[in-house]
Parts: sequence; C-alpha cells; structure tokens
Amino acid sequence: MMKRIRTRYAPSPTGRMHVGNLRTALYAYLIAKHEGGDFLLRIEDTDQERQVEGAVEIIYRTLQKTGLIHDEGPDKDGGVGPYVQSERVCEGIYMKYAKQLVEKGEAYYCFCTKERLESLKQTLEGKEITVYDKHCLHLSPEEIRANLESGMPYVIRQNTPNEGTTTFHDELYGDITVPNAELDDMILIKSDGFPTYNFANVVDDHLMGITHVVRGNEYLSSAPKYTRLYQAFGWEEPVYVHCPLITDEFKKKLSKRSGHSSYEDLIEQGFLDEAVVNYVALLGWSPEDNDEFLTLPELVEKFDYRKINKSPAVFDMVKLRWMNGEYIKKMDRERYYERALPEIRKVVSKDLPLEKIADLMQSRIETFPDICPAIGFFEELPEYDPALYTHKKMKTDSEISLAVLKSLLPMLEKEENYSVEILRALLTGFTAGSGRKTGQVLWPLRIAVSGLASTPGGAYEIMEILGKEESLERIRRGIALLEQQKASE
RNA sequence: GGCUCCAUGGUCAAGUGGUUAAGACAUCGCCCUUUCACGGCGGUAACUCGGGUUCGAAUCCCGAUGGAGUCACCA
Repeated sequence: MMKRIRTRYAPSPTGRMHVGNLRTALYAYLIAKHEGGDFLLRIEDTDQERQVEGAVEIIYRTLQKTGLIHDEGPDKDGGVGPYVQSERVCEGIYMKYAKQLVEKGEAYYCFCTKERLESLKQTLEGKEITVYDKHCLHLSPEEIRANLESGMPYVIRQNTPNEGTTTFHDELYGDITVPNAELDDMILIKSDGFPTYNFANVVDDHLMGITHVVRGNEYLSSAPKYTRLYQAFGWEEPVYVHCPLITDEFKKKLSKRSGHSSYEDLIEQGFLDEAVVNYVALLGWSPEDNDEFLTLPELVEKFDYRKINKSPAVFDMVKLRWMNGEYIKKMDRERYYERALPEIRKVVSKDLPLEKIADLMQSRIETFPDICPAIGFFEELPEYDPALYTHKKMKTDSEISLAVLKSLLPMLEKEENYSVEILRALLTGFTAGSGRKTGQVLWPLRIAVSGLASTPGGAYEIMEILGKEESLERIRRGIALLEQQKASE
C-alpha cells in the first residue's frame, strides 16, 4: 500500500508570485492531485526584513484564481499546524530540533561577529563567496557556556565533515553525489532566534508528513545539505522532484529581482488565468497525446512527473500571447464582455453599441489591451491620406472611389435600417447593377467610414456600429476629400 | 574560480538502438476574404563537436565545448 502523497507549496511572503514559483506550485499540486493526495500551503516568513505587507493575501488570491486549492494551510487546519513558520518559531519548534543536533554533535554554536565573517569573504569572478572556517566548532564547552551566559549573540551551524561525499536521489536527475568539503556549515538558527529557510524547510517537511518535495532546480546544489540534516536526525528523506528552471530570453533564471513579470502582472496585462496556467504547465512537460490545450482537471488527470523535462525552458511571451488569444476566442460572451468592455470604454466615449465592437474584436486580439489601438476610429474619424483610396488589387483609385461614393450616397441616405444584413443586400445589389467589382465598391466605402487601410471588420460591420448619421457624415467627408484632391491636380 | 546540472529547429517539445527525426509558437508563401483577423494548405528550419560500444546511435559510454544554477544570519 502506497503512502498517501502529500506535497506543499511553501512561499515566502515577499510580494507577487512570479511564473517560476507558480509553475512549481502547479507541479506540486498536480503531483498530489494526480494520486488523490494532499496539497498544503505553508508560509515561510522566517526573514523578518523581507516581509511585505499584503503578500500573504496575494498568495491566497493567486492560488484561488489559478485553482490551486490547498487542502491544508494557515486557514485550513489539518492537524500538523501551525502552517506559518513565524508561529512555529513561537512554539519553539526549530530551537528544540536545533539543540537536538547540537547534542548529537551535528551542529554547533557560533559566536563569530559580522566583521570576522567579512574577513572570510573572497571574490571570484565578481561574485562574493564566504566559506566558514569552522572556527567556533573548536570552542571548549566552558567557552560556549560562558558566551551563552554572558548573552553573546550566536547562531547555530550545521556541522558538515570535510571528508567524504553525500549522495541524494532526485526523481528526475537520479543520484547526485557531492563532496562534503563543498558543503558549507550553513546556519540553522539565526542570531534573532529564527531558523533559516534551509533548516525550517527540512523540519517542517518532516513534521508535516510531506512525501514529495517539489522545488526549483536552483535548490539542487543545496539539496545534499538537507540530506545530511535528515540523516543527522535519523529521518526518512522525502522524494525529491527538482523542476527545471524557467528562464528569460537570455536563458537567465526568471526572478522578481530582475523585474520579470509576476503572475499578477500578466493578469494586469490582459492575460487569462487559465491561459497562464496552461502555458506554464507546458514549460517542462508535455502530455502524451500532444494536445496543448488543457484545463486544470485535465492536467491533474494527465500529469506525470516522471516525464518532466530536465533542461531549462525559455519563457516565450509570444507563445503565451498566442495561447491567450485562443482562450479569448473560446470565451463565452458574458465573460468576454466583462473583460473587453472596460477596454473599449477607455477609447470610445460616444454612444455606440459597445457589444458589437467587442464581438468584432474577439477573434482579433491576443490580450485585452490589444483592443484599444484598433478601435479609435469608431470614436473619431482619423485624418487620412486620399491615396488610401487607390488600391491596385481592388482595382480601384480615387476617381472610381469618388464615383462610387457619390452614387452610393443617395441610396444610403434613403435607407433607415443600418444592419449588416440590410447593408449587405443593398450593397451587393448596387454592385451587381453598377457592373463594378465588389472590391471597387467596398474598398472605398470602408476607407471613407474608417479612414484606415485595415480595420477590424468590413464596411458593413463598421457602418452598423457607427449608425446612419455618422456613416453618411464620413462618406460625405470622403467625397469632399476626393473632390478637393481632384481640384488640386 | 570550486561544485552540480543541462544539451533535438529561433522558442516549447516528441523521441529511451533501426523513424522520410512528430507536433505547437514564430517566420515565409499560397488560398479564402471588401481590408485586418479567423480559417485552410504548403515551405524554410534541429539531433553542439570528437572519440568509442554496436551490424546499426539523436538515443548507451568517455572526453571536449557551450549554457545554466549555486557557493548569505535570502528564500
């Protein structure tokens, strides 16, 4: 009987969630849910200085919107709480376990000052590197007791031997062996009494019964330190799944600090939750049947972490945009209007049928803000060059255009119903009777009512939206423009 | 620089010893169309290199090269 799978997402509340984190959360969720397991949320707020107001709310909101619903967390007690590390600090959990390690000789008190640590620093290729020299490991028990009693600030460090190697197993990468000499004596408990991420993570994953640790590839090189911790405690190690990195176009790790978009930024830029989740799921994994469009339940069903790619993936905004466009096309009316109408209102203040403008745009946009630059001509006819009336392929020029518009005008003045159907019937009838090509009629007409070489929709749709009065006004202006041009020749 | 990981078109990504090396995005061309978009059809484009193992290697091994990650009282 297999143990019930438990995974967790353990963010630190430092702001918005960037897509790398989102993908890690998603994979953790999928791994658990694929097997009917539990997905927990744990807040890792052990860094007092990096706390950001409201960041926890962002985490809740993001998980909610993306559908990654946790089974246990600060707001849903599953019996292994608290689920916020600062609260666990208050319960003395980490200190208790750290002292256990000190007693076993697996960790030790360190009283080194910032200045001394600074002197250990060396620079390699512009990067600052500090390797602790185990100075305090050699303190006598008396010295340690005296230091503690005098209230001297201290940290607790892991004691890693300088000889031998440590091996851990990752589901994707296999066995990875690292020389122990490479493993720094990392700090377990900071001088403010809080644990470091490294320590709290191991303790909590164990205490919360996490079976599969899902995290980013950037933790691969510190993983052996965690293994040593598990061994020091005598605890069973979880299954590790290190997800490949998501990078920018220069193949650098995506990070908040370099100003890469967060999930919330993307939503603000007009992307849909489902599209972002869908796209991000495909960065490092693909379904067997090759169908790229997957809902969250479908992902749960099809996801197999053994098939996650090992190499990093470039975040391709162009493909995300395409996928978002596909999602927009498939949106039902109501939901689409909800997002599209506010965009349209940014540009159109006149009393026009906004839903019709929205309908016109649905198959033409990839993100919602794409709407704005395309519909300005509805609000106001732009100044345009009469040369637009000349189009070789349409077999039309300013002379033909002028003639067509002039003969169209009285007919259109008589018509009251400016619906697409009626206009089409009217115009096709005219075209047939005039002996002209369709393009020779509709091209000039569309230019006149839009002033643009390319528009969403054709002349019928535009005129329906503009209505009779405005359409006629624009046609008259077109005629005037063409006559003016003719006169100046 | 040490350590570790990675290596199929510009990008994502199938492929686990024998394939004409899938598919998607992008790109280019054609068709459809009153323009644009949608849609349809088609094209260009890849196994980093060098050694092995094997009848046979994108696939296994070694090396080189390249890229990335990491080396905090941050997570």
